Amino acid sequence: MVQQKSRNGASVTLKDVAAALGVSRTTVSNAYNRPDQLSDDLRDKVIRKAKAMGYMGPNPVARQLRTGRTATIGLVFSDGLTFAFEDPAAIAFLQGVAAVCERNGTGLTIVPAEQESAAEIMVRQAAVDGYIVYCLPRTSPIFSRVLDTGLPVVLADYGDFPGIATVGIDDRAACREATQHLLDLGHRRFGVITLEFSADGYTGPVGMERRAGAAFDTAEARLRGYEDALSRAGIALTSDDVEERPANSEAAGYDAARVLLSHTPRPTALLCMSDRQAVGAIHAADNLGLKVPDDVSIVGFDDVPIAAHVRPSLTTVHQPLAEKGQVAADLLLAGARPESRRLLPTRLVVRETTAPPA
Amino acid sequence: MVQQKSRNGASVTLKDVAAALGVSRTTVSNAYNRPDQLSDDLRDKVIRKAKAMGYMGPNPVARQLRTGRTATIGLVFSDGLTFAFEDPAAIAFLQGVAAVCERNGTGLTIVPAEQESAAEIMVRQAAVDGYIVYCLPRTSPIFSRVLDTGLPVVLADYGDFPGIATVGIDDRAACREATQHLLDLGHRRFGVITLEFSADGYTGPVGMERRAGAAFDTAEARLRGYEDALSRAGIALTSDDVEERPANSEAAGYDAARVLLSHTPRPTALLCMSDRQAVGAIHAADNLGLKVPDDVSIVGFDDVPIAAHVRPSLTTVHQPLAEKGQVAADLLLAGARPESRRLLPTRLVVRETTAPPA
DNA sequence: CTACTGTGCTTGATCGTTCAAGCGGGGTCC
DNA sequence: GGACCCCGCTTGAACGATCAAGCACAGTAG
Repeated sequence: MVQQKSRNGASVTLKDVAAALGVSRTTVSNAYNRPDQLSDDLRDKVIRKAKAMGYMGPNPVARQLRTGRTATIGLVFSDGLTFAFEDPAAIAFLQGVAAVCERNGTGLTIVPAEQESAAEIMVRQAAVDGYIVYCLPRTSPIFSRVLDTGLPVVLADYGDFPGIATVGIDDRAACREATQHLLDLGHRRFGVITLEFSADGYTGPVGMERRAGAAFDTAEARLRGYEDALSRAGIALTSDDVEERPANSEAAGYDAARVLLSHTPRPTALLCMSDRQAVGAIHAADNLGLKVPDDVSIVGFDDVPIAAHVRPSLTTVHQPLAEKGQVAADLLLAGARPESRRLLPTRLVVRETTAPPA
Repeated sequence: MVQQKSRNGASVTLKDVAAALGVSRTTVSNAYNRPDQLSDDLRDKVIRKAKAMGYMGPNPVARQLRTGRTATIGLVFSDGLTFAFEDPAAIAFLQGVAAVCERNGTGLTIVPAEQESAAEIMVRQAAVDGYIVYCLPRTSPIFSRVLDTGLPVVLADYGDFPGIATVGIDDRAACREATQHLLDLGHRRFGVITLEFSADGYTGPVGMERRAGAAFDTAEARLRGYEDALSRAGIALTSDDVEERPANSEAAGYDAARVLLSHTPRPTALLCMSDRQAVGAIHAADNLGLKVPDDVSIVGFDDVPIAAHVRPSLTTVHQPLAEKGQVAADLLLAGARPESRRLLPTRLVVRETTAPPA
């Protein structure tokens, strides 16, 4: 009952228990870790005595030092933990990672990368066996800090990254397919709402110079996918047709949609890089007195739960978010061999927000 | 560039760097941790040499062992990480905890308590300086395991727990206020949708025997709050008036509301223990052809973002979720003195789902 | 010239485990 | 009866850092 651990500095250790019983430390250690190595009687006696003395089992840190394994992985999250946790896509990913960790008896340490200085320190001081990096801009110093640790790393949602294990989806192909769907319906005038290309809070149209130095691979890959399909149909996007918003939120989508839908001639279809933005776009259309999908078709990305719930329900690109987290964790636990790169399947889910133009 | 760490077991240590430079280990250590203790020249030389040798800085585990601090706290999450991460209330809490950790340079290790066996192991092996326990049933073995570690612990959303630091809200008073609001509007027939009393998946009406062994304090406290106000108005709830659902989800609320609203005489007001359940209840009413709030008034709990967004917008009890996480983390970092118990303020937010009965 | 202070670095011990090797004794095999 | 093995336990040495004490040397003071 009485616990001495980290009270007054006089914590009970394995050695104390061993001494009290007149056995060796290894025996006490084995009582916990290798029950088959000693007789049942002795084991019972050890455990009982340990409990009585307030010994709480082998100190994890000491074990970690000796064995060289922490049985814990680190998850480095995009800048803005606050945002990450409101982003259903990020949460689904986290869920997937956590599920694997739990199944595997592995701990999960979260490294929020909101303040870069804090994050750099944390990466230095975190006791983990490897890292999963999610949605961190390539330009972030934390990125190189993580690589510098020399620990196994898995990148999620990065394009190709030579020499590092990655998991992701074929963003470009997925967006090509979504765009083709709209083309097939007969659309010819498009607007695009994008996620951020770089973590600088930029808001506005996206031109070539903006795209050149992209720190987030997904935005660029998806935009290319849209363009692939459009250019095959002989349609070109100008920078004014593409509105970037730094936040993955309904408000951002709402705002961007209002800009795009005020152009003349008005686009008949909006391509959005996230469902939340798409939902915002639906509201914007509504607010402008435009019917979805009759006046304007809208396509999202992710297929988070809200996509099916919103009215009208959202046509979107489904991606296996939780599975992405699972695969990332699995790859890492398997050692994150640099040549491992997994592309997960996506599929277009056609619902109510797309229809032929009026 | 070449990293030796945890490759082929031949990792570069502080000692190696010291030897290569002909200085002592302490000097190398100081180069990283106490730059003012050595001349700038030497420091530069050390750091440069370390880098060249592939030394990545002091090993966190060894430091933790020596210093006795891990600079990491553990967060034990309700059974079902999967559920926890879809629960906006839980996420807001997590956000608050994470924010404090980041500000403080403290790591955050998540211990999902879905599979009890796995969680028990994780608690044993996790290297943390203390625990925050959120929404774990009192009856869970993990609960006692956490207390057994002898580390500082803060409980969130537990009633009074003698000898342990706690943070929470006055659930009972909050629910009293919510109920009084409905009474003031003139309601006399009530239905209640509750969160789980025990983690056994029970679904159905809540009688005395069910309440007696409650493992979750919040459900019982809130139900008492409802009853406080009702009994003062001379109204008694029967067990059929109270529907328990194990999940905090819209589906659960929908389902429970359908049961309650099919009673005769039909209740004119539903009290829900979460906003998500309340939103489900709105849909159920809708589906039964009942107008909210004209035919039935609905009150939620939490005031998560969706409460303001749903149509009609939800009257609910606001509780400071993120702040609860912050306070929990602050208390823990301050040592979790057993006598610390913080009650955060709640307030009733009246929106569109409550009105006088028809 | 002695005494004291401070700077910059080193030494030896220590944190609490686990691991590889070893050892006594009883059993088995031939 | 000797060789061998296995069981149950012990011993000594890591794991990679930090810390308290100490030491050499220089500067300053009286």
